[in-house]
Amino acid sequence: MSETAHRYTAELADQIELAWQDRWEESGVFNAPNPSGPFADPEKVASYDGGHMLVLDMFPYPSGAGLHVGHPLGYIATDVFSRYHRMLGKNVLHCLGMDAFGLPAEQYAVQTGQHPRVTTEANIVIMKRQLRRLGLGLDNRRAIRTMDPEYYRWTQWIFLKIFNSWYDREAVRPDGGLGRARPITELIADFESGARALPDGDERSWSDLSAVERAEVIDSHRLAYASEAPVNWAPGLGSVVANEEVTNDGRSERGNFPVFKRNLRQWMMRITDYSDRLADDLDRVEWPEKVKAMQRNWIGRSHGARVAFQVVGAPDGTEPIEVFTTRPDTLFGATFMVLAPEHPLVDSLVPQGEWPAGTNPTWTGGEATPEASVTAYRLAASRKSDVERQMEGKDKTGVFTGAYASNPATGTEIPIFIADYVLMGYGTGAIMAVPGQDERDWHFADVFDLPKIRTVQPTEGHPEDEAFGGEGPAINSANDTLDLNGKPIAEAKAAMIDWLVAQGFGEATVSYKLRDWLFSRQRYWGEPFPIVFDTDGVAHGVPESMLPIELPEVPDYSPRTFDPNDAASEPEPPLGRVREWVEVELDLGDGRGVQKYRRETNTMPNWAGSCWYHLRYLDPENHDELVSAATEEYWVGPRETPVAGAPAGTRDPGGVDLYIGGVEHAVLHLLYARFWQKVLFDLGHVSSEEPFRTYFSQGYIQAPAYRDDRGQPVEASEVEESVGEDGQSAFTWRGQPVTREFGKIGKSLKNMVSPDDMYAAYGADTLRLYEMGMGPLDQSKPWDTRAIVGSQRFLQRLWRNVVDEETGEVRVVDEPIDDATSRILHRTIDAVRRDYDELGFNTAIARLIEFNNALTKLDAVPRAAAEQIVLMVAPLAPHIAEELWSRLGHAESLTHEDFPVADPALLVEDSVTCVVQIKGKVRDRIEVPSDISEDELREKALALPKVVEATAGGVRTVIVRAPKLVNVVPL
RNA sequence: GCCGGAGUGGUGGAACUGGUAGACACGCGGCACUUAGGAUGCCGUGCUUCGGCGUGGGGGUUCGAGUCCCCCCUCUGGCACCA
Repeated sequence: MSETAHRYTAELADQIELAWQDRWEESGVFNAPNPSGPFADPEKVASYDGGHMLVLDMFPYPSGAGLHVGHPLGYIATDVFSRYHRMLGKNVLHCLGMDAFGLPAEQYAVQTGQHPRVTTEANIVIMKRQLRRLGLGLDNRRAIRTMDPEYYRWTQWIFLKIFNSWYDREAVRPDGGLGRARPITELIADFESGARALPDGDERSWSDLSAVERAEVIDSHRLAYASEAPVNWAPGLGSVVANEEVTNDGRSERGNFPVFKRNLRQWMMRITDYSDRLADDLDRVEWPEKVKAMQRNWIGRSHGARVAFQVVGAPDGTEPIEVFTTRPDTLFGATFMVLAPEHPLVDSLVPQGEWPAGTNPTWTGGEATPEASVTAYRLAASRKSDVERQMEGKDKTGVFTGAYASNPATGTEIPIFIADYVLMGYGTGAIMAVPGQDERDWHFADVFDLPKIRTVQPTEGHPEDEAFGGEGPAINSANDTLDLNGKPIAEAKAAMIDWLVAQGFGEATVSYKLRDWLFSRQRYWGEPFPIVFDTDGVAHGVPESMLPIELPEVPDYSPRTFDPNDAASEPEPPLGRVREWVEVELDLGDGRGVQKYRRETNTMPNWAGSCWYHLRYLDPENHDELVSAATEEYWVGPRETPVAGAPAGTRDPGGVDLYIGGVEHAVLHLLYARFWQKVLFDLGHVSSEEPFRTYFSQGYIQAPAYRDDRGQPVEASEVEESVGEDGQSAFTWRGQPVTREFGKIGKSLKNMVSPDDMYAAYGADTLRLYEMGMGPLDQSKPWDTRAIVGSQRFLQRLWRNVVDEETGEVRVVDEPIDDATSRILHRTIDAVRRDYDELGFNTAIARLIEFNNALTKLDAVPRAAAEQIVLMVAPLAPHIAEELWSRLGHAESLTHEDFPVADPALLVEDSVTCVVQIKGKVRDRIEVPSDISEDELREKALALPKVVEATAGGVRTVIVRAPKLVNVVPL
């Protein structure tokens, strides 16, 4: 240590890093100016010749456990990218807020009585320290927190906008498409003027309706509405949750409690009105295909037809049974129908009295009459939870209703069943069953001995006893007025739909899996709804002037929770206990004067705050608007050119230029945020149609975890590794052998690795470099603490190339860069730029190491070379780069220095190594001038002794790819 | 079951439109400097019976395949009775 007092050690890194972090903070060098408003600096904005860029991360929830080394991965990546683009002359905005509402703080509050705000603020302090130590170049003036009233005031404001609007399917959008949100006042005006008729053929005029009746009509159009509907109720959690938050084994994502379908009055968001736009606009953004696919899948748009089936023997005017099918071409093969047990038409279908003559005994469920059978089946089905339904797998159950319908294509009478494999929530809740082409229907037909008619010719070798879902010509599909036989599926579908329309039996239609978004939660720690109910139970939005509706203090933070399996329990939100807050007298400014109201006691889900935070970052000090129009348009307005890979003719939707976060939010946050953005766009509050024009999902860092012989995780930091005689690693914990696996970092696997430890042992720059060097950003990869030293060694060599370790003096020389080094330098610049552009940080680091190693081999490093590598390293390891830059004699931070530019003339080599292959195998190499002609190269290659030897019998062909390759093929 | 993604040295990973497989790093081995080194520097490191063989396995296209096509295996993500 004594002889190398100025070595780049962890201690020195610590000093340098803390010093530069202070300097950055004091100078506000990462503060990005706005064109107008509170952070306005129009001159500075105009001074950026490279334009502007908004780079964001999915913001963190401040957990009590602090960060682990997996968390910063995305933040480092966005920081490197941002710093690089600042050096390209752009006004880069990179900032990070806190997703401060959430369940953990509330659960802690329930246990300890400590206010969630206190817990959350304490956690934020810890997290901010850890993040600051990482050296992120953030605009800290914009570090918004969702729990602050000044923030959630605008969350509530957006809710009011959504509540006060409706989706007009006929309205024309600026892009010419149909359908957009409009203020609810315009709908009311239409009703008042009579321009719009009342629903359900009600012929009264608007003024004839009572206030409650009007509210009912209006509420049925609102984009946010309270309704009594089947929702996911988790008694153990004490709250309802959204469809997206239910795992596929029927449990709540939070807390893993059983979830039951219950009819409860809850707030919903009419996201289904946006199904098409949410699906279509995925083409306009640059996202991982995987995530787009997940969203498309979740929206679940399928094109098909509605077909009406008349019930046989029903009195005139009886409603037909409507089915949805994606395969109208198979209608000739529909041999029975199935309704969901809850289908509203079931009651009217079931005939009184005995089973029809000749009813197959297996269809009756063992009951004496259709009515008894249907009642019993429906009861059994209603008692089954989703989990139980799933456990039954594909075993088909059901009963005959006793009624028949007429197949419109064939006129055949087909039996109508109810069965729980048909879901009320999708399509029309009724299907035409086509066993020939549908596996599920085939199974059902097997169980109930129903006929099967193939209407598509199966491919050869297709098993006789299976449905055929593949492509083929139609068969058995003709009647007096329609002949589909021989047509391929697509053609047959179109022909059938035309026929159905002509005959009045049906029409083409589209069905979606997406359901409306359940938006209320029975929790304390969330945004209160800006909603009050009058004495008639009608919901009113409070005037904007009353915002924010602040979260009141409560004696008890917990919702009432129940036995997790008590499906019959009722939610009870904590806010309901604060009577003086709930019961208010207000003048809503609607002309009714002061009235008695009850406040909504549910709170908004955690997603609310994160649906729009990307907008608030832009203008966080604006107290008059969510974001000013000019500022919004400057940062996220549509760009001239669409994103890469967009279909021809696409208009850019605008949005965040780079958004990085975990793929676990693919159908939650990322879908909800898109929905809110589109509503705000429709209502004219933003110019961008998408929140995130480019989204990148980073992989996870997995850390080794160890289990003992009982399978219990043991503390990973206490495990010792030894290499056995067979060369394989063995692991022991307190003397006992344990097995290693790689998994998510956290408490449950006892494999926590804290960035604090890495700062102490190596410094932040080394940690940053290691995390960025591990591999492609989108891949998950294993953490290996002992490999970090490689990153440290690189920085030490870089340091040593500039600073004398013994004296601390700068040791670069003021001499020109020699030609060979210059060529390496420019090739490095070229490659590093390309890598940085594409988030290829791992390969950029490899190039920088190579160049640095080349400098190490020189007797002395020319100043210009040192400066160039320092600038190139700066985005990745900003502290050491700033320190070296300053020691090299620059007074200013390098934040806005120009990134090195490669000279194209220096990218081409004078001579290159040419590979000489014989029959495709490398046999020799020759140095040739890089501008060698094909003929000359061919001659040179053919003259080589090895080639002469191999071609003694003659030459068949010679492939020349000058200057790098010659392939000789002998006869 | 359906739809994606991925299989490259002991390890993490490189390889632009088909054209020198294994960049860079860890680990490992050797040497130097050292009282010592787990510091630093330098050298080596896919396997090999030294003919060759090598990018999960098998076939194909091509002068030439990690890269393109077909079949199969394994791992992994999402959806899951969605009509």
